Amino acid sequence: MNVRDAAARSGLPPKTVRYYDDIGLVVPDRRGNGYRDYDNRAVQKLAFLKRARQLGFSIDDCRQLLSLYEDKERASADVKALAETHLDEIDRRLEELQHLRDTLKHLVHACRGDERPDCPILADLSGDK
Amino acid sequence: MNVRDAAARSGLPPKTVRYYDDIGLVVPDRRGNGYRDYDNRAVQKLAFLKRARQLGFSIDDCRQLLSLYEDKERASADVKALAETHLDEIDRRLEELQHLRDTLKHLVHACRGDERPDCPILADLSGDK
DNA sequence: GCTTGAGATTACAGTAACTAGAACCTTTAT
DNA sequence: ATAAAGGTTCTAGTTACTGTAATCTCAAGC
Repeated sequence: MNVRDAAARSGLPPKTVRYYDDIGLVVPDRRGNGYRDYDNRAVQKLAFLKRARQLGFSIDDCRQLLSLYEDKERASADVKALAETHLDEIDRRLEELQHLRDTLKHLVHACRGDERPDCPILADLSGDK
Repeated sequence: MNVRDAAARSGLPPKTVRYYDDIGLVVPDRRGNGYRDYDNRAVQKLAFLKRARQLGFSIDDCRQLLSLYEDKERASADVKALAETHLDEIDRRLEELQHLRDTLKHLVHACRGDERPDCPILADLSGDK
């Protein structure tokens, strides 16, 4: 099937599907006219990638996951290790983001937001203690 | 003062300070030999940028904040609006990230992680319901 | 006065993961 | 026959820097 259909079925934009071909993630067959030709297996892989990317795995992670996915002999321990590393990373980002939000929320609440130029947000940003 | 000192005092890497000059965020004077020459005002602005970037404001946001910061007549309402928009954005990202973490955590727990190839993480990623 | 090393300059390339656009080719429908 | 739709490749743009290289300037030691 053509790239547009493969894209539609996998839920990815066609541009992205071509990109995944370019970087060697999912390389389809080519027809006589040079058109990409995706089979169901390839579409499955694309859908797999979509889910993995949504879960925040990097393209490099995806490359590993994909080879584990393809490898019938893979140990689930390998996959679990990859996911756990990723989970730690997410927890770290989550904490940072929460801290950031608290700080900003505090500042927004402290700011009157009227016409006068006095503004605790700018005061804080300027390093004023 | 030279770029290295300005960088040290603002807490930014010298590369970043030069970059902020390139994109016109903080443009220092130049000496006869072409060296950048930062005064205290410029260092203040750099420190301001460091804080704002840490709080997750984009460079474009920073450009606005900087002009509000410079503008003695600015209304604190403008700043507050910018910060509030940003806060909403952070809340959105926070929710996404939490959802993502829950999903992944669930998967990691469901995965035995032994030598057998059965792996719920891959099963989930493949769209298997 | 000369050399050496530190620190300054610029410009180019690379990062992550695409997205947009242009120029051109193939297929399908009228 | 032709026009629209959809395919191809290539280049450049995005964000916010970072790394590297070639070159230049400055201060210190011999």
